Amino acid sequence: MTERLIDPDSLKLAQPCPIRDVLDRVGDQWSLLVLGMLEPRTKRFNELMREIGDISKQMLSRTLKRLEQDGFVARTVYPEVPPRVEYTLTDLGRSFLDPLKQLVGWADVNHRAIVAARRSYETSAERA
Amino acid sequence: MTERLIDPDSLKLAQPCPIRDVLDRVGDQWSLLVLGMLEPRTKRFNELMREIGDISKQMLSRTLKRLEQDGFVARTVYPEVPPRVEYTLTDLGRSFLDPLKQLVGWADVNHRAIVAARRSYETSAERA
DNA sequence: TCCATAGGTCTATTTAATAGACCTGATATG
DNA sequence: CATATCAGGTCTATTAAATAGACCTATGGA
Repeated sequence: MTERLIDPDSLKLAQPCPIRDVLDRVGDQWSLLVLGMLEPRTKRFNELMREIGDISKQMLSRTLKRLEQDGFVARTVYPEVPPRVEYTLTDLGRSFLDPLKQLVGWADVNHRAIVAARRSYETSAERA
Repeated sequence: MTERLIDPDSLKLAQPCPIRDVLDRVGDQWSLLVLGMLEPRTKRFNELMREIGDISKQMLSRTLKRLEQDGFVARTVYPEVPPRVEYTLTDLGRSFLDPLKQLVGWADVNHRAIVAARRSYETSAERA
């Protein structure tokens, strides 16, 4: 345990790979899903909750906040009671749909192959 | 809390959206990164560890195992001592690189805009 | 009077990720 | 001969994150 003047990790964190930075954000449990949900039109908080079905309030709230921070989504509050809040894709968010669609298209085409691979792995694992 | 014959959630879990199924797998902290690392050539475990730098052994092990299960990656063990294990992209894994590259390209182009959005959000948050 | 509403936040519990010790067994070193 | 080293992991203990669900707000309606 020797002391050192500069911790190498601090450098890494100070200048992270831009691609990792972006992928870490959108590549979480829910972001891609929410962005997909917002494609057809502006939606409200509870509407997203219902459509996704198995996300917790807190996670939806956090996910939307991050997407807003990163400029993917715009949040509009109407000062009514009960409150009304609408979420819309920004131009940046909309431009992201293009690569996202490629990904979804790939997933759609290759899902069967993946399921097959899982089964094959399971059966071949009966070597234990 | 009434009893019911069928839990609706069980149906949801039994027949998940194929796209969510796939995206949940690749859309975790490390999978995309590992797939990217394997693009140029076959690599060994510790080689991946070193290149990624901030992944734990256990997570790399788990990530590789899932990628193998899902058919993205092939694992070859050479029965030597000390052991040698190589990881290679399968055809399926390689085909996934195409949409992944789109995503990486987008991230590369739009990273600046995202960083700018974060800063703008921070300053505008001085309304508290 | 008191309940319902939309969009959250707060807290307690469950789950996942990290760090790091430990294991293997053939070869190299002292 | 005893010991240290190598790669590729697994196991355990600690720390961080996700979930579930109570709670809050202020207004309009029963």
